[in-house]
Amino acid sequence: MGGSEAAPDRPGRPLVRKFDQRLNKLIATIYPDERRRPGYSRLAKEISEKTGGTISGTYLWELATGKKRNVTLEQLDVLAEFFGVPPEYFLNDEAAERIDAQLALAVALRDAKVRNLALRAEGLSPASLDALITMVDEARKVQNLSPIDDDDTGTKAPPGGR
Amino acid sequence: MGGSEAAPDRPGRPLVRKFDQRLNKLIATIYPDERRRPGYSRLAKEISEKTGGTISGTYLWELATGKKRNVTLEQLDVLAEFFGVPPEYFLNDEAAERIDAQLALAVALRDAKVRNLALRAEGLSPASLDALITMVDEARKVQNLSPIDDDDTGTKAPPGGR
DNA sequence: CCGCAGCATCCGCTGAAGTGGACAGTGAAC
DNA sequence: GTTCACTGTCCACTTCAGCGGATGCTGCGG
Repeated sequence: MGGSEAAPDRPGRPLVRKFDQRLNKLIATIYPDERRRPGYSRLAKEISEKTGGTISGTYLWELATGKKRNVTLEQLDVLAEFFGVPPEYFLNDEAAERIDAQLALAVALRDAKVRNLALRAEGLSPASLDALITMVDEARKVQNLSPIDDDDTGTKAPPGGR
Repeated sequence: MGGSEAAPDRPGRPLVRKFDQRLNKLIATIYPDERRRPGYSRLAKEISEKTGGTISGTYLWELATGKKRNVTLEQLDVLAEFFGVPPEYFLNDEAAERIDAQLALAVALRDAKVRNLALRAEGLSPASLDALITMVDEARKVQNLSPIDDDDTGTKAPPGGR
């Protein structure tokens, strides 16, 4: 694979220049596990279901790969709402970095709480654990996370702080 | 003729809802004198010349009157650059209010004599400044200028303002 | 082995973003 | 009065944001 990407011609205003990077970063932040990351079509469907707006898998791909960049405000709003960031994330560099930090922190906190939850769950009766598992699954649905099939394979989340 | 069009037609995402108001406010801020304000065509030409981007007078009118609202990022950038505001101005309410205050000050300071006055006023005692403010208000009355409600920085401006 | 399911990628189309030019109205200079 | 420069408003047109659907590929269960 001759890795050298063709010099990406980056015409247009500076605002639009980094759109693909931002979008990919958001996707990677929400789905840290690359194997379980849904494809663009599925992702588009989840976005539509959660936000009530419409977006197509094809268009998501075009945005993520940089083939299209000049989004309209309506789509920007849909994307921002789904990923849980203010729309300025896509516009301003400083805002993007700051929000990135918040996102990373939120993910880290989530992990810590998950560990905490696991510690506290130890010793509960199987019936109680089953009830909790059901509740967690419902919560995952609400937060548009991929459902966990059976038992966790033990793949730990990479602590690589990036 | 009797058809009173109050323009209650406001569909779409919340992001896009107030675009016309924001744009009109910006124009009114940059050109405070209504009589000397250039038309949309001329304004469009100035925008194109200053920012290097392209925008048409017709489109400006459509945006200002609310006939079109779903702008693309490229146009958003052009408008923001011309009016001297960050693009978030069109997206976020708080940012808009905050920037409005700065903008009014900047426009006031565009007048060299006003700037001079402000420089000289620095360091005066609050009592002296109050006296000067009263005098300026009286002068405004004499010259039939719209009165300034109150000038406090930091707190948000009263909503529903026009 | 074969289907099936999901993936990235592309192609062609619809509709809306965005433009150019025409029209009528207004106030100032003549 | 007429003319001019300018305006707001509209409409026909071009361009591209955005979408549906077809393609070939890979992995998985039968």
